Amino acid sequence: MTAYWHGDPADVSLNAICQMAGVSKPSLYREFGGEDGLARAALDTYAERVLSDIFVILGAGQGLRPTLAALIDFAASDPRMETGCLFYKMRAGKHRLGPQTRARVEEIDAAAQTAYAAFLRSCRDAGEWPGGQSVDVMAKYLGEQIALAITQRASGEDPARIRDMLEVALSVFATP
Amino acid sequence: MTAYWHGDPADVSLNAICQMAGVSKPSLYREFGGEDGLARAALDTYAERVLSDIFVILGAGQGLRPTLAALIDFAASDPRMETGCLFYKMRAGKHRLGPQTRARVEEIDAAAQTAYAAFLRSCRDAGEWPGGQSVDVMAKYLGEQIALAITQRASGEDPARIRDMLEVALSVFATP
DNA sequence: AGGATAAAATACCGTGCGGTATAAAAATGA
DNA sequence: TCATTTTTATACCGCACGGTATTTTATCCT
Repeated sequence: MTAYWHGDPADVSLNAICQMAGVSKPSLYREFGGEDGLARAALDTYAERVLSDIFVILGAGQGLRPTLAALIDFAASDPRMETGCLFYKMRAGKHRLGPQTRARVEEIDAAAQTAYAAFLRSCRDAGEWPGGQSVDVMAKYLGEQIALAITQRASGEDPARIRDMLEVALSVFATP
Repeated sequence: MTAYWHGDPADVSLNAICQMAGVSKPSLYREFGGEDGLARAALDTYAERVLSDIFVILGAGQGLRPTLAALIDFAASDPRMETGCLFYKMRAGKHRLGPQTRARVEEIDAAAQTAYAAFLRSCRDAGEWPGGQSVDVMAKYLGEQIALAITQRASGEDPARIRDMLEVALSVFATP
């Protein structure tokens, strides 16, 4: 998971992974069934250990401003996002993934979209957000802005600048 | 250029290009010197034929709203962007490029940043935009939103939805 | 202790890559 | 017209990949 996460999933070979992990290739093969199974397992672990934080933030019911602030903190300042997000990296190169991993990516993507939409819907119902655009469009917008910020961190952009841009992007949710 | 543009530059082999172009590999090699030279030449041609449109839009001096509208049209509706943008695709996989191509990507990136900043500066000086954030941050923000929209088109997203999101993103420039 | 068994490491296979040497074909000059 | 030169096409090289067969090592169980 760390190898795929820290580097580019498409550029990390099974040979390299075996060497890093101190494991023989047949062992890896019997455990995961091949590259697709390994990538899928890595993504599963990543979703459980890292992505869950985002779902927790969205579902905490803390209201619009604090939730957005927490999302901005996570994307722009969490040290774990210094090298980007494994999920977004895999999603960006979806066509290179095996069937299991691709299916999992799409599953997570749909779940994230649902969570963002549920969060926005609850804010609109609480009167914290006027909802100029449709909830679905704004949910996708919000998710893509987070993805953009984290992807920029992987490319070594200045975190302060990333935070500035993300705050601009999410200022459209501010109720004057 | 079309092969790199339509597909993923990292997934198009020289063999495939030779077959598509009806050209032998040694001929391609004597003409371009190798994969790096070919990619660089493709990017040069792309910049001249396609990216120039963006610089024209930015430099036309049409004012804030019409220029943003033209950028939105280009990113969300221009049929040439249906399969994404070769420049953004190369930039996303910069670490896989050869030295010449990578240098050209960085050169174009810097030029684009400069053009966006000059455009915003002229709008601020004309009083069309209050300029809450620094021009440099907003120039990068603007460029990344365009990049995001075009990248989403390459992944088959609904163009109408992309336009909606891009309009939301650029609404931060609107003067009430 | 020692033979059956399970696990691990090594060596290997086919494939496609970027890149090049060699052979065939076409163009040139007198 | 025919030898020389230049261009084109074919065949090939080394390499690294994902994946597997074979051999070596370690673990049981009595």
